[in-house]
Amino acid sequence: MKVSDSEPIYTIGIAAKKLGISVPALRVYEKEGLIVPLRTSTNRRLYSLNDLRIIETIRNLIQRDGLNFVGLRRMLSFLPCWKIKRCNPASFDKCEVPRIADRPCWSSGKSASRQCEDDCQSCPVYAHACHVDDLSVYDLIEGQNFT
DNA sequence: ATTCTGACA
DNA sequence: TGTCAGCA
Repeated sequence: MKVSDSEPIYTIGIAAKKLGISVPALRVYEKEGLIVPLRTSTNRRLYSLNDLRIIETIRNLIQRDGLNFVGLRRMLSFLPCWKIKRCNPASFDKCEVPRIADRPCWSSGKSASRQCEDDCQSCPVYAHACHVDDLSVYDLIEGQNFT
């Protein structure tokens, strides 16, 4: 993934236009904890190309597959963060996030005992959110498998 | 002109 | 989801 993909450059108006989605809808997706666009110093939202991909995936899951927000949060919480972030087995055993999460880490606040980057935009787990509807995300990382 | 939050048909 | 108010 290129650095520019996570570069926050689109205002909510531009993002809505490019996606063919209403501005209010984009705000709802955020309030429901599905996306985390960057905020400027004046509290304006800025979306990256990757944010747009995630939103497109979310829209498909809602309109095509009929999922609701609860189902989407659950699905997003299933992203294999321990694989994406290459967590060592020891820390993974002690980490409770992957087992009890009912919402993606980027909407769980910073309370969870876990090393996080400064912002979710630069987080590799968030970057993979656009692939939640692609089962290959679950076994492509370093040949590790669930067995 | 554009976006923000909160409230509501 | 959409829209309107009152701001920044």
